Amino acid sequence: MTIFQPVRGTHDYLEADVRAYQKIVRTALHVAENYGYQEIMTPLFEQAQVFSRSLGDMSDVISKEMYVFEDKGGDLLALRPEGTAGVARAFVSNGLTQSLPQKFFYAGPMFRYERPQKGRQRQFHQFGVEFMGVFSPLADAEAIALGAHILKELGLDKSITLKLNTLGDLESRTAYQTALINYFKKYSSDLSPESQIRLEKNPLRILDSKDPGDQALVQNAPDRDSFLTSEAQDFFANVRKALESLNIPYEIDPYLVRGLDYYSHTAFEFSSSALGAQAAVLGGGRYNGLVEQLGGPPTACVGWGAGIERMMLLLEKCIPLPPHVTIISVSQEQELLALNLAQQARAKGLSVWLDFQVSMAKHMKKASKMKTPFVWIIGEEEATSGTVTCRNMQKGTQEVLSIDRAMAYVLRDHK
RNA sequence: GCGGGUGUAGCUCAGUUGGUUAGAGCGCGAGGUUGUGGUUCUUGAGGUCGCCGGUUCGAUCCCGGUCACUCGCCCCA
Repeated sequence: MTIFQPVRGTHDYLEADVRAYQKIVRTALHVAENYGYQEIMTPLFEQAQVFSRSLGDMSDVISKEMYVFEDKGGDLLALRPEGTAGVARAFVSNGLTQSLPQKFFYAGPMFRYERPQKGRQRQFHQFGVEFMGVFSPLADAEAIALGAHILKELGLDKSITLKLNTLGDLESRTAYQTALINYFKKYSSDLSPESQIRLEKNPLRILDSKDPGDQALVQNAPDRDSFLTSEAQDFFANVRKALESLNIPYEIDPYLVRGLDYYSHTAFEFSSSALGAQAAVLGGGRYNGLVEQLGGPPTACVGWGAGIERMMLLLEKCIPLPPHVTIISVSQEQELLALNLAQQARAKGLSVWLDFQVSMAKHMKKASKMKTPFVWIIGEEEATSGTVTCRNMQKGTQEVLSIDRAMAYVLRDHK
């Protein structure tokens, strides 16, 4: 028989992985709810156009990395490569544009056909938020504060820094882009091959090139600030002021650029030095044009997405909670009794481990390995007298107790 | 999509300058007198040395390809 391997870039998540995953998503949802966000679930696949129209045909995510397929009805569909486009589509489809503002939280798998690496998979998981319908620098600041809050709640804030930039409004951005093209065209033969392509596709991207030759040219490139309209400058200044009043530390990175077309104004990224090349953990910005691209009214939005696997790499191992009590029956005759007793205890809110193995020593071994604090042993004598032998595993002591007293004994220890 | 590294037991890794039965630690199973774990002792199971092909009398080891992981580029969370 052939033994199948998982598809390249996909992984099975075993117990410790799932615990870490759930801890991250639950924490994120809990904090987001405190900020008024509601969870939304959108399909894992959409019309391919939902993504190509919103992210831009030229972006690598669309042109190279998207899983696109034709379904049996002949529709061109795509597995979602990110979360924002689907949420924005749902926002329009469901007529929510009539009741603004809206705050959405989402979490789930995303798919990108990329070469796998540490912190990069073909099926990976993100959670994110979208704050739709408000054009205020305070909304940007609140969204960033939410991201920082979640990272802090997970204990990840020490290894992570926040980088901030503005792309300006559309007017600023186009003017700046033109200036960059004019500047870099003069040196196009000195640019790295990648950046020569960027000059055509996305000139802003040359700014964060890692090539030393490119970086030297970037030093003397036109300055972003002089192309910002006064509105864009004010907006950014107010984002910064709000962050400062919230005591959220950040550093300005004029070369921080977002790859997806829908961004304008604020761009930000929380990144960790502990992750190698895939340093970005949580990133996003403002995207005032996207909803319109998807057929809705012009709607101001800000949001971000976060890579769950990258957080899992930073999170220390999550230890499972042991059950409160393990019940062991001495022989098969007491097993049914043990099952009923377990149900009684569970009804009182205790977690109970029960397995149906043959040897008692094996049961004990399992109990001590799980670090169960208490074991109840039921043999013939206990069964007839309605008692259990209650063993305290840490102390190594045990006594025969009535079922009620044994229950109370364990409950007292846990409350 | 491009370049470098790695691939031996469930896990972490030794090893063979190409030669007969491939090792350790952890983990797992059994036992140390029939109702008691965490320590210890004894013992057992488990590997087509990633896969396919080539060179060779002979390959886990050399060569080629392939797959996976990993590091960097690209891109991005």
